[in-house]
Amino acid sequence: MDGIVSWPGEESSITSRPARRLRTSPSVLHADVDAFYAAVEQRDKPSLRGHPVIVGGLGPRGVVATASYEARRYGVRSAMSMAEARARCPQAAFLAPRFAVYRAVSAQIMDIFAEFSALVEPLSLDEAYLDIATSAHEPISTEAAVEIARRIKEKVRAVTGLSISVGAGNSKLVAKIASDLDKPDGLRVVPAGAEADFLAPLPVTRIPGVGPATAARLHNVGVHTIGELAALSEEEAANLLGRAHGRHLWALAHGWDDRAVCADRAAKSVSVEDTFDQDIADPGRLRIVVRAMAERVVERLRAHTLSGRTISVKVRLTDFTTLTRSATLPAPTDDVRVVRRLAERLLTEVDTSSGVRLIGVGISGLTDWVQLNLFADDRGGRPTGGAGEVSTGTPGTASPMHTDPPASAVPWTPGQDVVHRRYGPGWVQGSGRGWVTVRFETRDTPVGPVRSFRDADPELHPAESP
DNA sequence: TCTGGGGTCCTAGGACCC
DNA sequence: TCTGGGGTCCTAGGACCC
Repeated sequence: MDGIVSWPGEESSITSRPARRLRTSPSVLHADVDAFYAAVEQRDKPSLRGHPVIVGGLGPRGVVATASYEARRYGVRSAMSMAEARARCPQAAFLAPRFAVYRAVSAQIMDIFAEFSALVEPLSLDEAYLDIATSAHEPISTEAAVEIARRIKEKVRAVTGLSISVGAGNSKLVAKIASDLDKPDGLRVVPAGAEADFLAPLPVTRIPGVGPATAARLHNVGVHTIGELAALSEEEAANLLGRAHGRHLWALAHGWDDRAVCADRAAKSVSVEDTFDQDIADPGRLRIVVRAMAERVVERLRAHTLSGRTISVKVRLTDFTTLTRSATLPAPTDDVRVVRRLAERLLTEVDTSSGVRLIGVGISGLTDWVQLNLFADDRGGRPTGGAGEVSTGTPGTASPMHTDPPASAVPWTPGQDVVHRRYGPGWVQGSGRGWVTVRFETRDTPVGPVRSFRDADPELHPAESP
């Protein structure tokens, strides 16, 4: 494993922070594709190579997603309105994003990253952290990190035709900043021990998490560089920027960053939103839109076999003020009807008479299973309300999702503990003639929904520890 | 030249419970 | 009759990232 030392400044810290460990070698890599969407378009259409390319929304309210480096020379930037981009660089090719293609290329790139590290944390379609300490038994030398970075760049170029920038350091922060620093086609490894000197002269805005608001507060007190932020006391940083944020940024400014590279981070929310070409004030139309968006978000939720407890509606008014209304159900749901009805109700709680430019519907409080009819009565029969309101009970009325013919019979024993990917833990109430009836809830809980399945349903299996 | 869509994390106040 | 404090959950909003 990587060599490790304890958190510097631990003793002088105002608060009693838990002992932390910092790496002593540049074993964290950050890699991202240069101008990803635009580069894919130039790759696929040779006539675009060497010319400014701008990918983004082409509607009246579109913004730039990615500008090629040729377009950046004209001052075109991500998140800029398309109108401004057109004004700055009228000769550019303006293209709508092709997300299906980008996703496919992204999968190729992530596969390549996986060849170099067992621990890859994707941050977006074109960006990831790699932990290269996991397979090494000794600290990674600067030369070894450079060599790995060089091979990754080579392989990505050979397979996808795209150029990436890679940074390496002893932490996520250093790796990320290093990869940014000599883009495009960059390769920058910060040697062990050189982190503080590397960070100190850079502008604070290089730290991910320092945006316009934070930068303005820091500039107000004369802090412009990372070194100057580090020179504040922890208390000053906390007072200026908020307790958690201030302390976090202050620690980062010292290079004290022990965040682990973490694959498989579970999603916390799912949402969809739409900006209209023209504002809508008609309540009837808004109601139809919010219902359609509820359907879209539930589709996405179900595609990931998730369900959620909190439904949110987001409304952006003509003057750009943004309001949210949310409500939390007693139990997670993935039922369109429930989400649609709630979203509609939440929409009525905001005054939309002045006109709306954007509506969104989101679901959070996610679980990977759904609890049906929380208020089902003791017979496991008719639900009396709540999140699910799904008919349950007798064989033959099982969910349409589970109508596949049984491939093989499984000897279910009444009383057996089982789990279901969607419905969670339960136990077998009875079985026979190709069907098994399950009550979802542990046995100590008196009330729980009952469902029946074909007994070969692959989503239903014995609990891991009976 | 008016400002996308998908997320994450934090804060602050109030409700509620012990 | 009046009083307290801590923990947790919920809601709304804001900053930030790609």
